[in-house]
Amino acid sequence: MALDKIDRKILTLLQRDATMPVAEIGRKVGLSTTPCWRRIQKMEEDGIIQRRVAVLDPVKVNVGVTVFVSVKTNEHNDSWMRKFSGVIDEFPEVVEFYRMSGDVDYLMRVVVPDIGAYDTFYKRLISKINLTDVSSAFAMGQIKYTTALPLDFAIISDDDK
Amino acid sequence: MALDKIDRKILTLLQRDATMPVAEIGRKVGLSTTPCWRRIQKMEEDGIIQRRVAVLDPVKVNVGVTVFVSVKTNEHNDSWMRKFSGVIDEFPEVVEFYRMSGDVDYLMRVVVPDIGAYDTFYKRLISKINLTDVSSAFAMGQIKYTTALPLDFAIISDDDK
DNA sequence: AGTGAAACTTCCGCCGT
DNA sequence: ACGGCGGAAGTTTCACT
Repeated sequence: MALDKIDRKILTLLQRDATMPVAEIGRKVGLSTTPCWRRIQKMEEDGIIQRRVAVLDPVKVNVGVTVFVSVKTNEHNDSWMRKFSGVIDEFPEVVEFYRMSGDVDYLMRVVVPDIGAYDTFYKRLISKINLTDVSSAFAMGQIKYTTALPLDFAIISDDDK
Repeated sequence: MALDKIDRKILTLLQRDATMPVAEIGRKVGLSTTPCWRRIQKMEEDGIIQRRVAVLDPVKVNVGVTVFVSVKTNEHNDSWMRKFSGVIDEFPEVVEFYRMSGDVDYLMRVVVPDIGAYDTFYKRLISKINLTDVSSAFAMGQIKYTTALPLDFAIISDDDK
């Protein structure tokens, strides 16, 4: 699963624009079409490339407001977590969900059109599962958002300087 | 910029899998290739579809740890924000960055391999810009992450039931 | 592992409804 | 706006170095 310099270049390009033809990617990384195609294929099989998706403009689809919701709970067992997780899966407004260390137990990012819609979401959420301590923090604006992960930390194959 | 039922179906499919051929999308939404292709084209021109990207597995590219970094500041002017924003842009580890309301002024999501790498990031960050009050919260696990935005709130065209 | 080209699939503009 | 057709372009396999 080690990636060499060329693999990382390919991934950098695909993280920016997944519509780029394999031939052009090959040209940019100094490879002809076939080996470049095989590398991409392999990274898909290995699950390094999970999927290719369309990224939409949040404002234009009317979910310009992000709310971070922190949850504290007394239920620290695995089955409760799974139940919670199942409930969250039913809410497409929740786009990210993390189990945290520290004083907050769970953190989620919720996208909605406005404060009113958030209130509706909140009521629907607490009706589905009992949550003791919930606090919401509203984002006034998204300054940076990228799906591109940094590749500087990826395991580098030995024979690659 | 109003979207009808078919447009929303198309977007749902493309948010899941952007490699799906236009002919197949058309079939699924009850349209032939050409009009379906034209709708997608239009939504790209309108900027509703921003881009198509490859989504990578964070663990497999060695950035399995997410840290949420909260920043409070005394500098509440626009030029300072722009400077901060410029600094953040230089850090690929910061994948999301929000201006917040409430007691925290800024919130960012940072992805790194481990705590040690976060410490390195943190030192590099504070060396670039003076930050008074910074606090970090570590995620123990990502339970849900999707790039797909909910389309239930999108503006619906009048002649669409 | 790399190249080149052939076979197949998909895209995308043109024209008609 | 929707649909069909056809050339252009991209993808994927194959034979060879």
